[in-house]
Amino acid sequence: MSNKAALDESVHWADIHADKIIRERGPKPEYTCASGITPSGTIHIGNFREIISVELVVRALRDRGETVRFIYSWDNYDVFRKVPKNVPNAERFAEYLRWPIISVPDPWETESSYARANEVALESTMPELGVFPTYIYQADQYRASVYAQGIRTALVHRDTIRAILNEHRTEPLPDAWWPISVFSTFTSKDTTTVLDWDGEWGVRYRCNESGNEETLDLRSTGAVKLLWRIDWPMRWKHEGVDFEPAGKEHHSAGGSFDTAKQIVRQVYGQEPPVTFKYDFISIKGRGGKISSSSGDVVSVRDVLEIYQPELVRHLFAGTRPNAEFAISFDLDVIKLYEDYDRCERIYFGTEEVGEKRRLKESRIYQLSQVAEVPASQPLQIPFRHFCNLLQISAGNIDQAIDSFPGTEGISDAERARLRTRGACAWNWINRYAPEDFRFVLKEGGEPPIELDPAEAAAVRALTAEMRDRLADHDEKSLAQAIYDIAAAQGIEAKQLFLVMYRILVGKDQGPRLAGFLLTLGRERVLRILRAYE
RNA sequence: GGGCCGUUAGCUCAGCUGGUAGAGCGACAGACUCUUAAUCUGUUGGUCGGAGGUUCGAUCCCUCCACGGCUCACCA
Repeated sequence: MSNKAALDESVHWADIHADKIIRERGPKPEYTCASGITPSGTIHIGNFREIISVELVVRALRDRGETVRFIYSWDNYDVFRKVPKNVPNAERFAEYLRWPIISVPDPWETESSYARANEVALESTMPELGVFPTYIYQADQYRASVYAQGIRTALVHRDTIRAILNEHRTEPLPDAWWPISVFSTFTSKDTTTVLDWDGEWGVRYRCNESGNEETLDLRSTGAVKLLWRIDWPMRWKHEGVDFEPAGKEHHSAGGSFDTAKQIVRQVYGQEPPVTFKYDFISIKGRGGKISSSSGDVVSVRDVLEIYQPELVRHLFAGTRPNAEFAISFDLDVIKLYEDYDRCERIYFGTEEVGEKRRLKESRIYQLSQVAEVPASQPLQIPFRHFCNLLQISAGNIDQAIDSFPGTEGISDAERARLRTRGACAWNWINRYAPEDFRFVLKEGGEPPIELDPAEAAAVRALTAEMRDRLADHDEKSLAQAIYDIAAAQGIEAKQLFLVMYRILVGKDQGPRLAGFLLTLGRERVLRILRAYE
C-alpha cells in the first residue's frame, strides 16, 4: 500500500488533496502547507481540526516523495478584545483590553504572556500526535518589520483592496479607511487613527487616548499591523503558501478567504493556495458549537486523556473534513476504540473484508499512525476489557497489561502504546463510565455477607472448584461448572451469580463471571473467598 | 439578500472518474437456563427529497423546485 500505484488509486481525502496540490501548483522542490490560528483563548478540539487537516495532507504529500514545509502561524499580535471567563482575576485584565495579546500577561503566571500560555498548551501536545509544524509567531514577524514590504504593497493598492472588500459590505468603507491598524507606542493599544501615509515607508497616526501624534517608518517599527483580511493574503505571498484549509466561517462568498483570494491575485500577484473547507466539531452531550471565549471548552489535552493519539488521528483521518462530527466521552468511546482496532486488523489482514473496504481502511490506518506503521500487528487489548483489568489491578497499568495473555514478549514500543491506552481507559472509567461499568474488588478481609445454606454450599463448592481444578478450565467449561454447582444446590444460576458479585465486588453485577474469575486467578479469588470455605 | 452543504433502509451514515444500492445499529425470529448499549445465527427492510434534461443507461452529471442546516454581509 505504500507504493505509488496504491496512492494514486486512493480515494482518501488527504490523497485527493495532495494530488490536487501537485497538479494545480505544478512540480516544486518544496510545497508549503500552512495552518494557523489566533491564540486569543484556549485552543480547543475544534481549532485542532485546522492543524490535523493540514498534517494529514502533509503526510500524503510526503508519502508521494514530495518535500513539504509545514508552517503554523500564531497570530499572537491579535488584539485582546475581551477577557475570557476562564481567566482568574478577570477584572484585573480589563486594563489590557485593546493590547496585543502577546503583551497581556499570563493569568496563570507560568508563561511570558497570555498568548504564549495558549500556544504552549497546544504546542506541548503536538509531538504526541506526530504533528511537527514550524511555528511562526506573527508578533515576532511584525516587530522585526519582516512584513514591511507587504504592508507597503497593501498601502499602494489601498483603493483596490477597499473596492474588493466593499463588494460584500453593507456599509462601504470610508475614504479615510486604511488597510492597517497601529498599536500606539504611548498606550500599547490599537485605539489609534491612521492620519496619513507618505507614499513610501512613513505612516502617521494619532493615539486616540493620549492625543499624541507620531510618524512611524515601516522598515523599523513593529507597531503597524495589517488588518486580518489583508494580513492573510500578504502571508500567502510572503511564505509562498500552496495549501491552506479554512473553517467554514471563512469560506462563504464575501468571507475572509474569498476576499483574500482576490487580494492575493490583484494586489500581491500570486495565485491563492489550494484549499478546502472544514466543518465544526461539537461535543456530544453539551450541544452547540464550542466557544473559546466562554472558557468551557474541550482542549486537545482533554481529548488525549481519553483517546490515545492514534485514536485522535483516526477520528479526523476517518471523517471527511466538510462533515461535522461530535466528539463524545460516553459509551461511544468503547465503540471508537473497537473501530480503530478493527481498522488495524484489516490493515494487517487478520480480518477479512472486501477489497475496496480494505484499501480505504488501510489508508486510514496509515494516516492514523503517529510515526511509522508497525511492522506487524500489535497486540490488542480491547478497551472494555482493559477497563476491567485496570479495576482489578486498582489502576496499576503495568499489572493490568501483564495479566493479559500474550504480553510477555512485547516490545517496549508496543508496551508504551498499551500503557497509553491503559491510562486513557483508567481516566474514562473514573470520569465518564456509567456506574454499571465500575467496581472495586474486595480484598478478602471484609466480614462475610449473609448467605442461606444452599447459597453457602454453592459458594463453598465454587471455591473448591477454583482451588482444586482451575487448571482444567477455560472460560466455557468454568461457566458450565458454575451452572452445575448451582443446580446441585438447587438454586437458580442467577442467584449464584448475584451472590458471587456481592462477594467479589459488593454489587449485584459485574464482568462476566467465568472470565472474571479466570482473570482474577486462583490465589486472588481464594483470598476473597476464604471467609466462605 | 449572497454563498456553501445536506436530503439514500426505523436511526447514524458508506457509496472512486454514471451501469438500476451497502454497512452498523434497531426491529423481528432462534440459540446461549448469565450480565455490563451482552454475544452468536438468521430474517426484515429503501419510488436513493420532487420535477424535468443529457445518456443505451443516473443515487452519482445539468436545470429548476421543496425542505433542513451552516456561513458571510462587524471583528478576527
